[in-house]
Parts: sequence; C-alpha cells; structure tokens
Amino acid sequence: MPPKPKTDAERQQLRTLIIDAARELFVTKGVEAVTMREIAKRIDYSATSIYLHFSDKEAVLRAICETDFLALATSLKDIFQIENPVERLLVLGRGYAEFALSHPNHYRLMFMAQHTPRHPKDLALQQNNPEQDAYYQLKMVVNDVFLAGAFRPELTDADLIAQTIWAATHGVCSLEINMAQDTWVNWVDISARLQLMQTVLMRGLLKEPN
Amino acid sequence: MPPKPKTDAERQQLRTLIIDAARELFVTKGVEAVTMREIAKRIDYSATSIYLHFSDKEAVLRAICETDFLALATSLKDIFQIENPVERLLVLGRGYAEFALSHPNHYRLMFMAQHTPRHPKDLALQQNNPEQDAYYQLKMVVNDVFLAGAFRPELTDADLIAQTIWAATHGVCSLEINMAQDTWVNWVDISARLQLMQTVLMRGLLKEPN
DNA sequence: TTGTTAAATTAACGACGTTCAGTTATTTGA
DNA sequence: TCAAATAACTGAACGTCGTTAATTTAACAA
Repeated sequence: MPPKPKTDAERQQLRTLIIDAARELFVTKGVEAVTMREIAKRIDYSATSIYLHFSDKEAVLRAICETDFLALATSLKDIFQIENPVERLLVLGRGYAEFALSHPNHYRLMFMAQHTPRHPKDLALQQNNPEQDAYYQLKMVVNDVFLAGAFRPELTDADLIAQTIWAATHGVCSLEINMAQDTWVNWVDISARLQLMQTVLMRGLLKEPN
Repeated sequence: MPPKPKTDAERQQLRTLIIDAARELFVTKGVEAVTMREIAKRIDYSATSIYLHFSDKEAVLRAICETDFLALATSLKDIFQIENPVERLLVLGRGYAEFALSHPNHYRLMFMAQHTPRHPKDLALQQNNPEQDAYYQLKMVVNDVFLAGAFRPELTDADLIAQTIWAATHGVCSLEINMAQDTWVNWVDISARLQLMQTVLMRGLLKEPN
C-alpha cells in the first residue's frame, strides 16, 4: 500500500469511496447498521483510516446526505422543460414523492432523522442553485405559478406556499415510509393518497376554476 | 431491598416507574441519549433489573410510546363536545399539532422513528376505542362530516380522507420538529403554516361554499 | 431449620465509536 | 548515497453501550 504522498484528487477519490461504501451499507440495512468497521472492511481499509477523512461517523452520514440532496435536485430538474407552470408543480410533487418512496433510507436520513444543524458554509452544495437546491426549485415553480396569476389572490408569500406544498407531500411520504407496516391503521393505497393530496393542494391554493 | 414476593400490582408499579424515568430522560436528552444504566440510576436499581420487566431497550421505548398514544387520544377527546362537525375537525387538527409541537420528542418517537412493527395483540391500547385511539377519533369526525354531507361528493372513502388530513398535519409538524433549525430554508412562522394547511385541507375536501 | 424461589445485583461479553502509539514506505537534502 | 522527515495507514486499546450469566439476598413453605 502507498504510504506517502497523496494528491488532492486522490484524497477526494478516497472520500467518495468511503461515502459510497457507507451508502451501500445503510441503504440495504438502515442507518443503524452502518458501523465504521464495516465501512472500512468494504473498502479494505482499517476503521481508523476513515477518521483521516471524516471527523466522525456523523460526518460520513452528512456527506452521504449531501450527495443525496444533489441527487434529489438532479432527478427533479427535468421538470423545467414543462411549459405549464401548474403542471410543472404537479410533476415536481410526483417526482419528489417518487424519490422519497424509492429511496426510503436516503429520504429518512435527509428529512426524518435528527441532525446537528448543518451550516450552509461547510456544504459543497450551492444554495439557490437550480441544479442543486430542491427547495429553490420548488420556490421557482411556485413563483412561476404566482406570476401566471394562478394562485388565490390572498396567497402572496412564496415561502409559505412552497412550505405548505412541501409539508403536504412530505407528510404523505414520511407516513408511508415509517408507518406503512403498522397494522393499527387501515392504510389506503399510497398512490391514491398522493393523488388526493395533490388534488387538495391544487384546489386549496389555486383560483376557483379548475 | 425486598427480594422476595411481588404482587402483580407491585410489578406494574415498577414497570411504570421505569417507563416514567425513561421518558423523563429521553424527553430532555433525546432518544439516543437514553441508556439503560441511566434509566436504572434514576430509580435506584441496577440496569439489569430493567430486563426483568422489559425484554430490551426498545420494549421500554415502545411502552413509553404506548402511554403517549393514550396521552394524545386523551388530550383530544374533548373535541367531541363541539357540535359542528367541520369545526370539530379543525379543532382536532389544531389539538394534534399542539400535542406534536409541545412534545416533540414524544412525537418523534411515536411517528418519526422506526419501530419494529407493533402487533396490536400485545398492546394494552384498545383499537377503535374513542378514548384511546386517536386515529379512530379522526375517522369518527371524518365520518360525522361525511354524514353532514359536507365533503365533496366524489370523496367517499373515510380512511382516504382521514389519512390525507393526518398526512398534511403530520407533514407540517414533523418538518417543524426536524428542520426548524435548518437555515437552508427560510422558514415561515409555524402557526401561519398550520393555518394555511388547514385552509387548504378544508377548501380541497369540502364542498364549494365556505 | 432448611430448602425453594423470586428479586436483585455484580461481573462480564461482545460490539460500538473513537484515540493513540506505532509502523510503513516514500520523499528530501546533506 | 543515506539518514531524517513525513504522510498514510494500522493494531491495540479505551470507555461505553445493550445485554447475558452467575451469584447473592431475603422471604416463604416444609
């Protein structure tokens, strides 16, 4: 093994090697199953080596999280090809839900697990970059709908509208991820729940006709 | 210390002693910070003694959870004094949110943390008991609104309606609990978010006038 | 009095995240 | 050419965790 010099590119490469190994583990086995020793074994390093690249275990999870935020925004950016702003909003919601439900462990880590508050400063992710910031994507679409004059006249706060849409969609997805196997509740089909939530959102936020 | 006989009442008393100590700890410090040894120290027992009453740590958390489900249902049952079904639904939603936001750690354990699927069989809680089952409370109110003919005519599945209302409210609350300190998003005041979500729900679910 | 038994404790196990002391093998500069 | 310096990496170890095993304690039954 090479004990001496390491270019920045090589260090970055090892970083992503660690992140990928950790992701693969916790995607299949859940967050708790990720141990530093197991991550290390996957990439044929000692557990200690991880600490040369990440301050602690949570830093590894945060790094996974960050690449997943990027993945979410990337998976959503195609919506901007859709011309009708309202239709764009609907497809954004469906895309968000699809991401959440097909990557439940990622989604759980991103939006359902408790983090130490992340400082935007030490994130590589760029806030308000329409290719990297999914919340900004949502806000942009909300703003387009607003400019089209489609929202009810009393709704003028783009953040409030965006956060309401987000909360509604997140509510459906997170309940599904967390409680779908709970037999206490007689769960209706998830796609019906998503469909109705979208309908309710549109009827509640948009002007009367339609 | 008394090492010999123990009536059922005494055993139950010790059970709740453990639960209460554990709850007090994890409410202030979060779930992960609660250790069996710390719970035991609170009640002047050894850590191993807890295992005489609970199979493992998760069983303790599940027991806390169960008493909290009961607490939620208890805190909501006053709504049935309200005559107007739609108003009852609104107050139910506000009561739910108030519970969630004033007991965030309880709420997190109840609806945001991953459990091994609970079998209703080994729960002391009675399903479909209007004093113990908050979901049943919601469904009853939904049914009352339905019987009053206030829902849009195409909405006929009480579970679907209830789960949509729940998901929307849960979405607002869980995002607040988990992400309020995240500076990535310019969060609007929580009461404004709750208010708009209620308005959107009513406009989306109820018949046109009002 | 003496077993018997339930309640409780101490000791210990294996695994975890993490730290430390050391070992490599390459580069440097004399 | 060859020691000194240094970056990459590792094995051993620390403290703590959830949990189990072995043991002690004290009340009852005979």
